[in-house]
Amino acid sequence: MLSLLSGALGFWQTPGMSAVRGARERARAEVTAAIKDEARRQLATEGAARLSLRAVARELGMVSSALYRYFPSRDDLLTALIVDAYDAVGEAAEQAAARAGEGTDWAGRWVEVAAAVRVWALAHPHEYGLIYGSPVPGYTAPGDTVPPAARVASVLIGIVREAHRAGAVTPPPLGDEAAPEAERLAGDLAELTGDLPPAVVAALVAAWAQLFGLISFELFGHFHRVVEDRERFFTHSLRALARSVGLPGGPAPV
Amino acid sequence: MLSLLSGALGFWQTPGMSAVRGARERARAEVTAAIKDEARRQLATEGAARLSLRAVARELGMVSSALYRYFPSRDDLLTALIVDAYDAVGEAAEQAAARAGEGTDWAGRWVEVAAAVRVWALAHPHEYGLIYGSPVPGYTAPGDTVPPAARVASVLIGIVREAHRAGAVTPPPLGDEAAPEAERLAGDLAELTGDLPPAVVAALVAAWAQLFGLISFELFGHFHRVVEDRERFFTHSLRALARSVGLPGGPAPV
DNA sequence: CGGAGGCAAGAGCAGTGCTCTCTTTGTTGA
DNA sequence: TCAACAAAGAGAGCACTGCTCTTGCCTCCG
Repeated sequence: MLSLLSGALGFWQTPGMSAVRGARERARAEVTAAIKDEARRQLATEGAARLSLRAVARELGMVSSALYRYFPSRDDLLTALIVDAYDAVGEAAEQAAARAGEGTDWAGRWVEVAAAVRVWALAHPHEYGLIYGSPVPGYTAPGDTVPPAARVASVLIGIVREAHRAGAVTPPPLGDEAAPEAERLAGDLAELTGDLPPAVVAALVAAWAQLFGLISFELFGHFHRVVEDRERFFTHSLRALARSVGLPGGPAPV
Repeated sequence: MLSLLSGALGFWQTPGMSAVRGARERARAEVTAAIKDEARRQLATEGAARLSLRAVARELGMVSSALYRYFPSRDDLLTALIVDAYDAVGEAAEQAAARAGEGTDWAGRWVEVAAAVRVWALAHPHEYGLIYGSPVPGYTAPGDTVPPAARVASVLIGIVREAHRAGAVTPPPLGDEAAPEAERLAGDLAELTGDLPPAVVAALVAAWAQLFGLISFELFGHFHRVVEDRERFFTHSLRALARSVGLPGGPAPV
């Protein structure tokens, strides 16, 4: 079994973890990582519903009951994978934002971040389904999924804030009906959105949901025999979405 | 068992079915309907992953193996439920469209149809998840889910076509990059979209996906502690979506 | 160095989807 | 009308699942 675990050496998912104390804790961390790795592998090939604790244990050369020393239930293992998935997609978004640099083509950067999320989703369909598909059976998202879940949104908001600071954002129209909720939204999310106008915040939240609507439709097969050039369609739709939150940018800049 | 089935009497899900021929066929139709009803009940309370053939059979007072005379596998039963769900949400949309009448407030009618879809989804969360959430395990959507799946889109498109016929649609901007795919889309969907300009068709497809992005986010809990007045937020977002496809309408008409 | 606790192993329970065989029962053609 | 046929239910059984409990080993810490 140790040979199976060797690949997971040094895989600490909680970076803030204290220094290695004993061989025991070290072994525990390695086994935990190995379980998650194998579970992720099965998740990728079989899907969440067919993820089997016994199969994971079997593959790792241990007995199924031993696995319960590390994860109290199958749902807890799934939750760990969910948190990891949120982190992975969040990191993909952050890296894309870093790659996109700091120019004034905010819409372009926005689209690039979204495209990175889409690429990650296409590469990890089952993990994507785990976090943005239907929630698993009896499961209710525990609190620890909230911070990593906000990472993608955070990146997108950051770009709009930058554009706003440069005075380049034109707030979308906001009716009297929707104004109160938009104000509330802007207030509650102030930590993320700063001084963005309520109309922009409301449009951002909608765009955030709509982004994942586009990705989900593509990934879950609803675009089958409808949209063919999906990448181009996605890029186009996201440019429109960027415009909807008030970012400047013609339909197809060079 | 017959007492359990009595409630399903006259429940023919295929209206074009030929006249009742024999007691045997009649019984078969009733049992099939009873199985689907009970399965739907369990789906609503337990979720798709916990839908159990044995439990359905138990509840109906029959032995599990007998159920295989009606549905060759669990997945087939699920598929039947999926088709029914598509039909149900499609009918909800169509009824909303009929209720909305034929005025010139196309954006208002559009929003009302979308709101009906949302209401249906909130009332049938697990059925919604079945069709717009992550696809079930090994399952690939069979061809017979396509026509019912198009009903919602059909209604939304119909409203835009009506507005277009009245000359009230201003096509959204369309970049050179996206133009070819938009042309292709408009060509392939010509049967549904008629003579709508490619830019409108592309925006429509995106709006279609984005609508379900909004509903999914609300239903799957991503708006938890983010959006509070979800109905108002939804209405506002959908009005913006209507504008994005070219329907006329200020942000908040009286 | 010896107790305590982390850990693996194994058996076992209740449940699952699905298959097979056997019997009953409605339908239908000669 | 009655026998042949086929549809349908019953029951046993297989391989699998998540999960619990008990039993020992073995490492770490005082």
